[in-house]
Amino acid sequence: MAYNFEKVEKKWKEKWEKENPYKVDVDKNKKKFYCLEMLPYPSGRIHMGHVRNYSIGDVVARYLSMKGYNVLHPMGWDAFGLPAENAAIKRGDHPRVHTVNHIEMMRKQLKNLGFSYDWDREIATCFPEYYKWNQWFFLKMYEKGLAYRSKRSVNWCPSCQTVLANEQAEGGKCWRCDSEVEQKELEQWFIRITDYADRLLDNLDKLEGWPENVKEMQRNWIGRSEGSIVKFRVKGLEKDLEVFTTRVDTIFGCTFVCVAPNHEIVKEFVEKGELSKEVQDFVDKINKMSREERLQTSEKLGQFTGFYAINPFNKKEVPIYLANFVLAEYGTGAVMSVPAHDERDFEFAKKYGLDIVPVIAPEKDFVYQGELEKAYTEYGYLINSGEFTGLKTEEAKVRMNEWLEKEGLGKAAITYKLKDWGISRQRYWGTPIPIIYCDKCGIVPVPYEDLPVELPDDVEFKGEGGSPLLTSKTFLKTKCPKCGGEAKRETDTMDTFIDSSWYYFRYIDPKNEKEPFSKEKVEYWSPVDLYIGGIEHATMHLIYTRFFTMFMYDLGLVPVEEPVIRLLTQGMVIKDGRKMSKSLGNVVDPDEMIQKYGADAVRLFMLFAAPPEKEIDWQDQGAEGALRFLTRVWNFGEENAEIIKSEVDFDVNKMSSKGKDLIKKLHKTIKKVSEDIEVRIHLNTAIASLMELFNSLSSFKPENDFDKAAVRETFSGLVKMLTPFAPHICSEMGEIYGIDLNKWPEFNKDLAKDDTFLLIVQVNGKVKGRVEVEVGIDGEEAFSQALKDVKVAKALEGKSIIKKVFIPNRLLNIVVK
RNA sequence: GCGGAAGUGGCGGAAUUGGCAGACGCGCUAGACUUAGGAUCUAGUGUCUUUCGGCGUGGGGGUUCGAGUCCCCCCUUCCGCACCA
Repeated sequence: MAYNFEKVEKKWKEKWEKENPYKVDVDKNKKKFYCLEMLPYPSGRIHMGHVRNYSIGDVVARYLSMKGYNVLHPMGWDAFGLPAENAAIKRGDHPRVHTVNHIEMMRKQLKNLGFSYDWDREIATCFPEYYKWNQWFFLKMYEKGLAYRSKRSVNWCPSCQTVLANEQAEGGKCWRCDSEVEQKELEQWFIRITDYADRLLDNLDKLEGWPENVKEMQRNWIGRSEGSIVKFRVKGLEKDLEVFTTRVDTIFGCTFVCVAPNHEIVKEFVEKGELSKEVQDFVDKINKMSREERLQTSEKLGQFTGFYAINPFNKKEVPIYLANFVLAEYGTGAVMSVPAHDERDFEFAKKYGLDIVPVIAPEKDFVYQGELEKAYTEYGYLINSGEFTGLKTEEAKVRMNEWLEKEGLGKAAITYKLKDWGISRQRYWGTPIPIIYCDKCGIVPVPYEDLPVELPDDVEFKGEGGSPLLTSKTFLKTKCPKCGGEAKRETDTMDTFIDSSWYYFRYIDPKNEKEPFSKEKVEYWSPVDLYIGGIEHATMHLIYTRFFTMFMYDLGLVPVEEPVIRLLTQGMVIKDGRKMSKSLGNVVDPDEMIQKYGADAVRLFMLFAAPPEKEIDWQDQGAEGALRFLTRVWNFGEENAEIIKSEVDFDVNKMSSKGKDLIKKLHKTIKKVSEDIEVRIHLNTAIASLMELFNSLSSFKPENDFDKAAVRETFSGLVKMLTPFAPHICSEMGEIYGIDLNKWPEFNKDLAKDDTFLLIVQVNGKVKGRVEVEVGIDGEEAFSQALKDVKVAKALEGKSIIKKVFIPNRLLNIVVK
């Protein structure tokens, strides 16, 4: 009977649905392995990227459980987020109903692919049983002083009277009404992740199982920079302007100071200055540009403020400029400009006719002649620098920092690009921040015993007038937990990155009502041994999640500081050389592929086409090829059923030499496939070796009765090894031929051993012949064997041998003249 | 500009430690079976050359008995960061 993938896959899908055979529990007698894949957002449909991500994880999980590990392999839903709320605004569905429907559809799709999840552990972050613990962690952070309120500007639509997410404000226009988006300052909640910046950075060196590019991206993101903060007195304002610099050694060459147009002090320049109008116009001009526009403008734009600052080192008065290239959010938002030794300052000075004073020289007695043609940015020796003249850059920095500290005019300082994590979202579909505002008591955290603060249902989704939570009669008004008086709830909800920062700990104990997870279970299962997901999460998610784990570690909740031992970032699935997108019309639908080729073939090709880290250009023909391979294995079983089921003793010594070779190939393949899955996670080469093994098997003809055992063993080994890749067809064959798929075939070193090998014979480094010789022969013997090869003999004719290079069990190179 | 990764047949890719370049698959060619083939099976498939034999892993140089692999220079592509003081 021809292989009918539809029927076979349906049968096993139903069986697994009924039995949940991948259910696991703590078992201290077994070695654990935690295999985790990034949880999907319930968009309603899975895409090929999910198929790839989860197929990789499934192979590793199934392989290791066959190897006897206790494998935790869970799945869940990153279920909060903006799209559900947008749908509510557009179509009036409640986000919960919308999300739950989507989850239903996608769960079905995942089950169609036959992934070995323990579905009893499924979580969805949008249910109070889960987000209660987000609130719990928030309160813990608040207690530790890690959560605080501060102002930050948000995108604001003046017509809808509401806050917009960046993706709702693309191109500076409101997504609903097309109005011009404004920036507005709002009080919001922040998490002091910068307290952990050094730890997040330093630990990266310990993450040996993480790809270098991800670690490098995180280093850039954290952006640690060592330097100095220097106070410049502002004349006429009776206050200090702090600048951050990494080159304090150049400070004697500072000829002006630049501040960001949105720096706090600018207000005072406008109020008290003579150039108010010019300054205000410049600020307006810069503010009109979006952040992207600002960053793309490479032209230096500046405006003199009319004010002067005093350089604390040489007491020189230098003009203060507003400059478009100075960012308020980095360092102190103000810089000392040394045009002689900084390219940007040089360009700026040239444009606005400011002084250029060199203070660093490449050599000790170097004298600058004439005008500088470009900035000298290298380290060197200080010149024209008062008491510091003659010092080298490195030493000058140290001494000048000491001087600053002594004089109270500054200090050595470290800045980061990493900013505190703003978690407030003015949205409904997220975790309510558990805070109450009382007129008498101020900010009061919701007591732990009152958690969860649940999302109310009596809300309206209008898309205007602020968060839908403001429209709820039951939510907003409450009693102050401290004084019992009238109070209001916080209506901001949390960034969804909070949800995904600790979810893998919740999988460990998903139904716990008393605590986020039990300590005992976490001690057994954590950390995550393998985490698989897209590179797009290299910074945000993977930094937040590392931070959360450190925080939980500090609270004594988890035994590890770092959550993930090994990280695998899989490549994208593209089509026709381009990213799949609706507008290009090149989207490949997983369901359609499964219908055409079956889940097993889709999975197999997905893993075969390229190593996991690389991109895959999806080809239907490739899936067809995978199905062809599976069908050939199936047909081989049917054609050789009698041999496969025969009970001949397994005795290699009685097999024909070809039979022995087949067994040898089997054991070499076991070793190769095991290593490819476990060590390298190069599943494409694992599959290639399985295909090779099958090619050997299908061309083998038993020469005696004992050879039948070779066929039987090889076939059952092949089916076992293929199971993690194509579980449906293998389960069916396992049942038909009585193959135990719960066990990975055991590698036998003796059976894999060669007694002869193919000696490569080179003459002057070029391959001239190949001779089959016994393993372990020495160089002289190899040489005499090599001479038997006609081509080799010919190549040596009339030449004198200079030397012979012999690599045991591999190669002989004869060097001649 | 800075940092990272990569460049191998018509295509996806393999070569894990410096030792047979092109495993495995797709595609293609020929043949078999067939009423038929976009099914299946068999054989072939880097390139030049009639053969012998050359040449060949982006280009150029080097180290070595031997280089896809190591070193230097250059080119190209992709990714990340990017006026970060």
